[in-house]
Amino acid sequence: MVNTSATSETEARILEAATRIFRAKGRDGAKMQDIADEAGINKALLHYYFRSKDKLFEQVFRDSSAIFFSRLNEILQSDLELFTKIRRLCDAYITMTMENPFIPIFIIGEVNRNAESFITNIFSGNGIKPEFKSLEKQIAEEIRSGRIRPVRAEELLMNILGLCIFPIIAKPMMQHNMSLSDKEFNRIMDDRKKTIPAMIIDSIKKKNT
Amino acid sequence: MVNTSATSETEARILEAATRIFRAKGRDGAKMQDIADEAGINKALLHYYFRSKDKLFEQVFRDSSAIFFSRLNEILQSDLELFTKIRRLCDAYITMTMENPFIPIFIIGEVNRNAESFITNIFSGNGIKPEFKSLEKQIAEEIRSGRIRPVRAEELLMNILGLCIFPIIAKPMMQHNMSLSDKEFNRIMDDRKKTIPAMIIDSIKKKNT
DNA sequence: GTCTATAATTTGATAGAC
DNA sequence: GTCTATCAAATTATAGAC
Repeated sequence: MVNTSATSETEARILEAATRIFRAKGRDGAKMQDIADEAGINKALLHYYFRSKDKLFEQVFRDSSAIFFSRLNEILQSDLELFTKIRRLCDAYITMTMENPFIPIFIIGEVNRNAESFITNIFSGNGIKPEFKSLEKQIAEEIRSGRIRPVRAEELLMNILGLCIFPIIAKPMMQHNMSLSDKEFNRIMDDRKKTIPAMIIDSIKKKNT
Repeated sequence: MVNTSATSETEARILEAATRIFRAKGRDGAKMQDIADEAGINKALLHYYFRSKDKLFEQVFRDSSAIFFSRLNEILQSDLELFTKIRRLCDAYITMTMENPFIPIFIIGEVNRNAESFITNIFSGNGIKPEFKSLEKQIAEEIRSGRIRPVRAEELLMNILGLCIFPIIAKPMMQHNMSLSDKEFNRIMDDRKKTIPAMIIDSIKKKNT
């Protein structure tokens, strides 16, 4: 489930437990004892495998980021036709975030808490940074061909991410404010897999013939 | 700046300091000593004015939420024409979030960490809950008059909030991934005060004559 | 490798002088 | 009201047996 390049079975168990606890409680809220309990071992072993809480956290954070961005990169770098790519991105992001809402919440919170070091040390790692040069190029071609109106790749991605991810990470507020049951919320998000790409595509498509 | 109904000058200083520290580091990351230092006093005084860290946090959280939602309510409940209301909401949210990005980050993080109790105890308080019944009614009328296509008020609000707020709370990632300077990022967000409402209005306006 | 026991540190909270 | 000094509890980290 969770990405682990762990060698031993115990190490993998620890990483999975730590991931769940850190995602749920954040870096400071998570206690080593919680993680040990979740993994079914004792605290001493945590320190045996990972030197400190900081090291363990860094590993979990790096893995979580990698999962989240690698799927995005896969689609971004594919040679799908632009509109299809947009539909795939929306579907993938809604599905991924619904299944694991803590990942973006966690990343946003921690990155904002420690912007300089995290961004530099962790995101600059291997392949985590979304490569969206190919999307820029693709968009430039579609603009030249006259199929879509001039639009920045940055804006397009901001729109996709905001529309797909935000309602899910703000779900408790959304549900409370709008009096939505879990079932209703899920249905709305499922609808959005279609309505969001439709809205985005419509906003960039050339209207006149 | 920060909302305080504090009676004494010191109490106000503490609340402002606590707000800054809690917003920056979260509930668990913030230490009472940090807050005391920020306020230029000592820990004992914190306990003299507020019984415990929990009480202090609750006060700060409640105030932060109130600031953020009261402005939304103001616009939501106004009798502005629908499209104008949408433009105002987008402008207000981008401006507010740019000035104080920690508020939504903070709210999202803490609410998700403690959904049941916070939602119930704090949001159910006084006037914090966005009253969007009036928006629902307004939309229903516009649909009946045939000016816009059938659309759910929930979706409209999700779109506005996601498009306006998400890029800002994910700013460090956005800037890193898209290689944007502060100046470029600010210019893009300023543009979005116009492009977002245009996109949203276009998506709900009846196309045929 | 895994455990128990314990050290070392951090931190929320209080006592008591001024 | 504000401070210094200190306690008590929680929590990270390590020592050492098996």
